[in-house]
Amino acid sequence: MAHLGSRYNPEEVETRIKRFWEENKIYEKVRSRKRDKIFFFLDGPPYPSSPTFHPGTGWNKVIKDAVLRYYRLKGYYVMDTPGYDTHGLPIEYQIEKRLGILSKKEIVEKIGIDRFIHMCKEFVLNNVESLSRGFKDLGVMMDWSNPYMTLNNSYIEEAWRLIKAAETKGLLDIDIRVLHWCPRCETVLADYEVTQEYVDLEDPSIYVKLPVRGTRNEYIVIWTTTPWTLPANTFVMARSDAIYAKVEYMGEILIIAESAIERIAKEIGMENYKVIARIPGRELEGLEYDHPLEDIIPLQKILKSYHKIVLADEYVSLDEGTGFVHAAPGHGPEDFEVARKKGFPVYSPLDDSGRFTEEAGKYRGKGAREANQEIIEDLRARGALLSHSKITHRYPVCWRCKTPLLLRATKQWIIRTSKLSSKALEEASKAKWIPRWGLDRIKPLLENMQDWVISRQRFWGIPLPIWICKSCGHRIVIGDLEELKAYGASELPEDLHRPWIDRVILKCPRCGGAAERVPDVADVWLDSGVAFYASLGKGGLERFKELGPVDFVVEGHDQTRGWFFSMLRSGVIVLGSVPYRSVLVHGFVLDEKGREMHKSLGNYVEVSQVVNMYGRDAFRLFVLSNTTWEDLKFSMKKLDEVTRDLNIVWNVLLFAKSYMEIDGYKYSEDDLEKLSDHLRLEDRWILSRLASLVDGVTRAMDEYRVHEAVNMLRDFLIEDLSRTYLKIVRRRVWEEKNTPDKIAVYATLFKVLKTWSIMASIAVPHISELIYQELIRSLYEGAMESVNLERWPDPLELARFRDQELENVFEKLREIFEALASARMNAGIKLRRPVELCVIASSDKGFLDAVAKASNVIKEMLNCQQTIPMDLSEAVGKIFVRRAKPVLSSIGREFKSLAREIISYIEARSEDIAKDLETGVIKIPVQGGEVTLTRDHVEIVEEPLQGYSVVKRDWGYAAISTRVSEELALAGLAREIIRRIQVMRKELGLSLTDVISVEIYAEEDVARSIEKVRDYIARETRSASITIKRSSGEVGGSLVREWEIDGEVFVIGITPTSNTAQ
RNA sequence: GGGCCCGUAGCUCAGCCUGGUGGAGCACCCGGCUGAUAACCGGGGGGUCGGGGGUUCAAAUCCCCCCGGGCCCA
Repeated sequence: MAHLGSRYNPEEVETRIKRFWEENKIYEKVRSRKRDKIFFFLDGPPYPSSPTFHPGTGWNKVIKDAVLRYYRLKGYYVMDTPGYDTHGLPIEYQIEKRLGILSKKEIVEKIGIDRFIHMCKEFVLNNVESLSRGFKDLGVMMDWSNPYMTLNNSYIEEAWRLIKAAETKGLLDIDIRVLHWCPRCETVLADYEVTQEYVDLEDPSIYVKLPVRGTRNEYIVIWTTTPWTLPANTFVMARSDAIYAKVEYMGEILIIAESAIERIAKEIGMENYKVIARIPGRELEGLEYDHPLEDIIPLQKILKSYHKIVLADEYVSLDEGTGFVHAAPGHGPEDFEVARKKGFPVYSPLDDSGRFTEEAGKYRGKGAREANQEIIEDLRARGALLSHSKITHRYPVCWRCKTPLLLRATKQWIIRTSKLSSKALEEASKAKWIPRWGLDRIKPLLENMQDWVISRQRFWGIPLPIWICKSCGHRIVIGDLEELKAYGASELPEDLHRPWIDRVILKCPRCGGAAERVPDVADVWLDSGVAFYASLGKGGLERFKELGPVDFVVEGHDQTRGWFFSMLRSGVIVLGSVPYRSVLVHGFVLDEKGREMHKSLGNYVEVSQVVNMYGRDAFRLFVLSNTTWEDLKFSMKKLDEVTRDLNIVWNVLLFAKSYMEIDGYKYSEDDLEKLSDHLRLEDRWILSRLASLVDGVTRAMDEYRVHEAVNMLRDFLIEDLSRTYLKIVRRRVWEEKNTPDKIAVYATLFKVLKTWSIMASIAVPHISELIYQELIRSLYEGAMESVNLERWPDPLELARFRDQELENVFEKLREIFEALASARMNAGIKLRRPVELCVIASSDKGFLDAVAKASNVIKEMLNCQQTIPMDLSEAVGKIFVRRAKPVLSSIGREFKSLAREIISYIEARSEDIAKDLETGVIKIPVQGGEVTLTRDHVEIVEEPLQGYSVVKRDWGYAAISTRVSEELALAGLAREIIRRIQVMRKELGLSLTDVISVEIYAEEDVARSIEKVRDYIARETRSASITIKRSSGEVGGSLVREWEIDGEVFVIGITPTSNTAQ
């Protein structure tokens, strides 16, 4: 591999690593390994309606990738076939737009179904290819060359088996259903397709008078916003438990619910009315009326005998309308249900394009909504219109073409899943839902599981495998191609889509007649719903029975009632059981303000843009860090932070690699064993932390708490390894000789990075592979070819490093460092200046113990010569004194004229008083008498003794000595100079091993000091010689610079003398 | 209208399951470090833990109600 650059450049690293994976066929090698355990993962297939994917889909795939990588490393054969959900209206619509087509008829007549299907397919396949490329680019390791697609013949065939299974179990049926219908797409839409799209629409709001049969001027009043449903009016619904009133108004008698009178009067401006009678709802049952438009609507002649009031309490609200509901069974699900119960007929005088049929008489050929105005006028002309106004309300529109929908009764194919409700509920509870509320969310849907309307009147979908005999009406449901042949299909089409499959004529086994396929295609939820077995190819159901259930699925929380539900439903139909074991849900990617990301809102961020700016690992780490099941707010700032962290990873690698390579270090498995006597406290600590990390990450991943695992990995590297461990050991590796002490650091660091890079490869595979290649593989013969071929670290194997007590010591140590650094800061002594003593005074044994154990580390980190742990009781008088400070207000108030004397007494004996007051009260002599002082009268203050800087913490005190001996001053000076020379070496671009010669000028007395530390400076800066010059002008070198240290001027010149790179 | 989720520092979020002195990063101010270095570290200020009630010796955490946002469904 090429050498590392000097800076973390994600693009460079990632493309290089990708090339490495490609060229060395790493994925193929991963797959071809012998494995005896299988991890059955199922990809929730995205919808390829665009060549690029939403960041949320990126997140989705990255979570999957992390889990799959984990199981591969754990030694499983991982089923990693990606999938695509390729059928359906949105794709048809895209093609229609492209072709400039406005209706279904045009597809059949102008384009031809075959050409249309070819175009859908081509469109999908292009997008699939582009999407796969994008996913792969993110480092998502799946079998991209071989995705499962719902458009494949084998997939279609497997999907047929579900319908066959429904038929076999007696669940398949054809029935009239009142469903939302798109008059433009000319197809039925399922409920869930409707709930997504509501818009504010303006509609008429009319009150209509229905003359009570056999009366001259009595009317039932109904209210509606859909005048177009009036031609199919069949009956009127009322509430048995409501009171209705006869209201006299303008010489007519109107019947409406009593409680609605005022509201309606106000709304339509009805004044001077009189209630002349009250009638309980139940007494209205059977009251007949005449349809005001019966003269112009032929259908009404048929319906005349049904025009009466029907009691239907559950469907009549008293909060809106009149307390009567006009019922058109062909245009309302509730109306339909009541009509069914009563045995009333169901009529929808609308054709597929939403136009009135012959049955609607004068409205024939008019679009339903377009006829509204004319209907209103006709009502008015007949004196049946009580009031007419406009209303703006939420109205459902087609989710792809935005055409307002109509409710229409049609015959549809259904699977009677309502019968499977309790089974589905029971089965859902058997899966593991992460988080648990996933189950709570799907439950209500299962408790009331509706029949499944599986037919759609479209083209681009799985054709329903149902053939009907033209002569005897016998129904043949086909489960696979063999069966198709068995029923006499002479020739099988190459492609099972429409229109080719439509041409297959079967022979009726009952009468020998010709059977034709029903023209419908399947609801797309059938496609993805059978993915658990259909994704396995031909014979998938049998294979699934061996392999299943699916171990793991993960999708966005919208899929709880989407894919998770549809798979469960299909599972229960086909197998009688839930098809998956563990279900993880993830959130949505929102924009920075928390709104949904949409191209139309202009807040959309392309993943490729993120990749260009920050890189793939950064994107991955960013999304994976977010709590998986919560929504993620996209944030450039967060990406900056993530990138900073990756930069630290890169720095750690650079550090380790540079030093280990300089020293020619090679790792072998038993290094840590052999060096165990040389492992220092910090080495043992980081190894213990590593063991804890492996344990924690493994547990988290086993429970699919991916973000926890990822954040643990991140914290470990940043906090423990980089900020703590490397900081402590830095000086140990500066040692030139290959001492066991230094090798111990290498062995430790190597072990840590090897283990970490393997684990981190599930989240940030590129930089992990970089570490693996650049460090692990280049310095260790036992390394694998790629980190992807490694094994997940075994928590048990690392358990020997676990030392909880030591980890506790380091926890304390962090606080100690912080406190001592603070003491330094207060005294204004910078870290470069050594101090003589670091004192920790505490009554907490843990702290004293930490100081005792980590004395060397503290000395190193805090640059002090000696550390002293001290029991708190000893500290008074050693590092600080406690003094009693008189509280003037309380003393003054209580002792008045004696105050002055008391105050001077306290001040004179402040230390003694502070001590004495610890245990109670004291009496002091004053003006021949005695007064009693308590804690109220004094404030106890701690004063550092001369020569100390002390800080207080809740566990005790930290102090540093501030006396500067000549020796300390010299050591400080040396480090100041060393620092400057190092900066200059760097400026000249010298390598670590280059040797230089140095010339220095300083004031005479300072110069004398430098002489004393000359050797030390030379050693630390790889200087062959250090010459002191008498004037600044004499200083020469490749680089000469003037410096100021503590107000003194220095001139330093350095010259490289040789290159002694080892 | 119902189910579920979320609400913690100016911003983004941990902590909540399993109650025990409220945390991190960013931003701001101050300081430090330096052969991992176009980096990095530390300190400081900054909080009615959405509001209210309850359980408890003790509530960000458990329970109830309300408010705001989201998802799904009516």
